[in-house]
Amino acid sequence: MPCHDSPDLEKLDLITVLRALADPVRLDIVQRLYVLGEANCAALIGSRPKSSMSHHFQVLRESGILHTRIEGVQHHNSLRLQELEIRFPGLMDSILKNTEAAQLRRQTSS
Amino acid sequence: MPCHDSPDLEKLDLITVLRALADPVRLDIVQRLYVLGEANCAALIGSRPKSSMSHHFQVLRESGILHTRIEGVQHHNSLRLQELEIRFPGLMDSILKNTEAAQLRRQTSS
DNA sequence: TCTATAGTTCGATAGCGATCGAACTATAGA
DNA sequence: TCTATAGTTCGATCGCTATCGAACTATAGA
Repeated sequence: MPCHDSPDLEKLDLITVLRALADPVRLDIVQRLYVLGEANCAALIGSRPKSSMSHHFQVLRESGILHTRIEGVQHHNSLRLQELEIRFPGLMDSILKNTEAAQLRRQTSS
Repeated sequence: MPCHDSPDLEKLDLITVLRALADPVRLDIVQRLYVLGEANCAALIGSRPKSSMSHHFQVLRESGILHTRIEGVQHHNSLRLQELEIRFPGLMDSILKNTEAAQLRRQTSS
């Protein structure tokens, strides 16, 4: 059963999580996932090569930020929001709220 | 007037802030500053060379996380908590709470 | 069985950033 | 004016990581 398993809750490390989030591509993935709920890689790839995206998904997965559910050929990714909330209360909230705000700001400005 | 000026509130960038926090040395500095309120560099340098610490303070300063008030020879550093709270509501809270929790965990375990 | 699709793995490259010693700057105090 | 102190700047090194093409794996469907 090839199901990329995410690390346990207690093993999640703040530095690792912050480092995973501190990348524009990954923060974008996280924000889109928040909006979409669940999505396969293809839906999240813009114009970037698959190998790059696969790398970013791996970083997000190993840091514990997202979970990948494999169904046939497709990999369905979703944020581990409930677990992250337990381990790092308020963290994802503050970051997702900000990316929302940033998006709104982008849409309305100029 | 040699007063390292911190960037304006609106200029603070989430990625930049996250990247600044995603380093063990800097996260430690931030956590200590939170406890101490204000401190000069010397008080925050462990056994590391001054030049390394100066680099980390610069990163924290330029990302907008801390402010440096110069008084004679000493540089007094403090977190820009109120401003960060306005710009990224809840972010520092969640991170500082976690580092506190981590500290407690470290102190009480084994 | 053949093909298309979804995603991973591999290997190479390139750039950024952490680290540190050494030289430098600037202020306080003797 | 001389010295000690506090911190910055410079330059080099080194490791990590983002990026990408190419090859690979595995599943679904014809």
